[in-house]
Formats: sequence, structure tokens, C-alpha cells
Amino acid sequence: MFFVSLIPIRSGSPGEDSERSDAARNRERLLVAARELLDECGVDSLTMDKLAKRAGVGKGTVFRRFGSKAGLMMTLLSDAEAEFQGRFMFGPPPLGPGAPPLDRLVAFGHARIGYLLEFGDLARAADQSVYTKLEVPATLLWHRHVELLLRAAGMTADPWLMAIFLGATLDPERLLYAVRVQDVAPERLAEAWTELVTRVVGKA
Amino acid sequence: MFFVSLIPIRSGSPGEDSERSDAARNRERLLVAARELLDECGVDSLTMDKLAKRAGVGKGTVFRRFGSKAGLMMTLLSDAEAEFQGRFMFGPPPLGPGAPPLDRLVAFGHARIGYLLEFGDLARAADQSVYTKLEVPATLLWHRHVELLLRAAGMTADPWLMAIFLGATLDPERLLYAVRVQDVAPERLAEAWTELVTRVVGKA
DNA sequence: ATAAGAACCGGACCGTAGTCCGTTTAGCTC
DNA sequence: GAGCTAAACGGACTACGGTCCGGTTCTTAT
Repeated sequence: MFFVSLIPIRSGSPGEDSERSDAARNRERLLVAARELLDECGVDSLTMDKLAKRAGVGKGTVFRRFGSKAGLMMTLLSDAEAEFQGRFMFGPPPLGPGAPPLDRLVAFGHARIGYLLEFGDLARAADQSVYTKLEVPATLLWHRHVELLLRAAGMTADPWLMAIFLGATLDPERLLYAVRVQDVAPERLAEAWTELVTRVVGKA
Repeated sequence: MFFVSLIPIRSGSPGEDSERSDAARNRERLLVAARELLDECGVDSLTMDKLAKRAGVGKGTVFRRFGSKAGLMMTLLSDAEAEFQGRFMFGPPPLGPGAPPLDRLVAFGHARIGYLLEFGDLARAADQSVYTKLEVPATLLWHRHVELLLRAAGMTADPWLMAIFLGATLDPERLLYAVRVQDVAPERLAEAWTELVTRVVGKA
């Protein structure tokens, strides 16, 4: 009932069954071109027109494949995202199972901060889609993860909503803004997170 | 050094000195037209072209006056925003001065939730401007307000960053999403906020 | 009143995300 | 291997926010 698939980002992997050969070829070309463009000019300067041109396909093909720019970013992010998901769900403690819930919560925030420092631009572009930001499967998954940790740590008052509140704190856009524009050291973010969740989970 | 002007939203008020008569007339026309369009079709369907047409001015005039769509929204919001600012800075307790810091924090969140339920669409449109979201003077002001309340309540660990974290929770987009899409009752949001800040300020 | 110049005006123009639909092609069947 | 069909293709098109600049209008000084 609460299952969320582990790698639900988008079908960017070639494993997709029954795909025409030209479609597969073009998808591959597009992904290659997209990574090149990202290296060269960053997320914001990557336009769908440039991408189509670089990959040698029509613009329509780009959108058929990925649905939107956000969809493309999700695809590009899917490997890193899956790895991250694997770490907090199945990896070694304190991030993975085995450690006390509060320790896992703390570790989760730290890991997410690190993840966003590395892939935050992609994540920001993948999220931004006005009202669907929170409907991205990957987001649903880690929100639920936080909720379960809150419950395990003994929180009884609306852990679902509290997870959303805490999740707001780890928003890519805000975090990147803090680090890049406000010049907040990542360690400081991590400490504040520790402080926050420790107090929220309460007396421990 | 930490002064933030109370009504810094944007010079939408007619008090602006030395403004040419045609400019003043057009600004007034634009504001009237904008409110009409907002009533008729909502924030998202209000386009700058429609607005210019409705007001009987050129598109360039709209942008010269308000700078951007976000700027227009700020102007439209400025009265409500100023009133809100006045309430939490000078109004009666527990929102205004006189009550214990924690009570004021709780009241602030509740008031902001109410504010966003009423003006959230405008606020969302006014904020959204990729990287400047947190540089809006009004936002700086209430973040600082929260920071000062945290300090007053005895928090010593990075109250500035903690205020930003708590502020993320009161983001227009997230709040509206919770209420409208996830169907969370406003009272539930208020309770969760109470729970959150009570725990964060902690039993000292 | 008039002339000069600053401020303002308007709409053509641009870049971008996303859509549409007539055309092409891969892959299956006979 | 010819023919058929569904899938994929591509690029012209739309909608929107935002910019630019030649022309117009208000204001002020004389």
C-alpha cells in the first residue's frame, strides 16, 4: 500500500521493453548530448532546442522521449538518485538500517545535503514543475522515509506532516541558495539540521 | 544595520515623488486592470500581454512600471503585506509584542498560514524569481523576526539559520499545495507548526 | 507661448518551453 | 522481399515573459 518503486525516476534505462531501434538510438544520442551540454554550459543554459540540434534530432523527439525539461533532468539524475536511495534504505548504518532512528534522521539530512551539493542543480531543474514538485516519486519516497523514522523515534503527533515540514528544509533551491549566495558552509547546514531534528524528535 | 523598511514591497503607492502625469495615470490603469484580471482568471492565467491590452497601454509600459510579473504581484500584495507586517511587529499580543517569545512564534506561524490562505497565490507569484526568492525585503523582514524570537526564546545555536529552516516550512507554494492538493486542513497545519516550534525552542 | 530635453510610450522583437500534425520508417506478416 | 501499420520523427507553430529603441508627450525654463 505504501510501496514506492525504488527507481521510479523515469524510464531512462535501456531496459525498456519493446522500443523501436530508432527510438533507442535517439534516446541514447539525446542523453549523451545532454551530458555534454551540461558540462559545457550548465543546467540553465541547456535549452531543448540546443539539445535537439546537438543530438541531431527534431525538437518533438526530445519532448516525446522525456516529456519536459524536468523529465529530462530526472532521467539524468536517476542513477545518482537510485544510489542515494539505496544508501539510506539498504546501506550501512547510521544512514541505513541498524542505527537508532534519531541517528538515522541526522545521517539522512547530512547525506541529502551532500547529495544536493553535488547534484543540486539537476535536482532543482527536475523538481521545478509548479504544482507537481511533491509528486515526484523520489520525493515521495524520502518523505515517507523521514516519516517512518519520526514514528520510530516515538513521534506521535502527525509525523506525516512533520516529515513534509522537515523536508521543506532540504529543498534543493533553498539549500543551494544558502551555500552559494548566502555563503553558508555545508557543515553549518549539517549542524543546524542535527539541531533541528534532535529537538523535534525531542527529549531522547 | 539590520533595518528593513516596513513597506519595501515596491513603489506601487501614488506617493512616489516626481512622477509624470501620464505615468501615474497608466500605473493606476494597470493596477485596476490587473485586479480585474485576477478576479476573472486567477494569477496563472494573467499574462502580461492581456494586462497591457486591458489597460490600453503597451507591453513595454507594463514592464517599465513593475519590472516583472513578480514585481507586479508584489505591488498588488503590498497593502496586505504591510498590514500583516504591522500586526506581527506592532499589533496586540500574542502576535505582537508583549507575549512570551514562544507564544509569539506560534502566533506568527498561525497568522502567516492564514495570510497565505488568503493571498498565497499572489505571494507565490511574487516570490518566484529563481534565485531571488529570499531577497525579497518582506521575506528578509519576517525571517529576521523569527530569528529574533528564537533568540529571545533562548535559542543559542545558529538562530539565523534555524529561522531560515523554519521559514521554509511556511513557503507559499508548499502550503498551498498541502491545502489544495493534499487536502490538509489549515488547522492541521497550524497544529503541526505549534508542535514544531514548541519542540525547536525546546524546553530550554 | 515656445522650444528643448528628459521621461515615457508602444509594439515589434527575442529566447524558451511545449504542442501539433503531416511525413517517414521499423518491424511484422504473408 | 513486398506491403502494411503503428510507432516515431521533425520542424513549424503557439504562448509567454521579457527587452529594445524610435517616436511621442509632459514639464520646465525662458
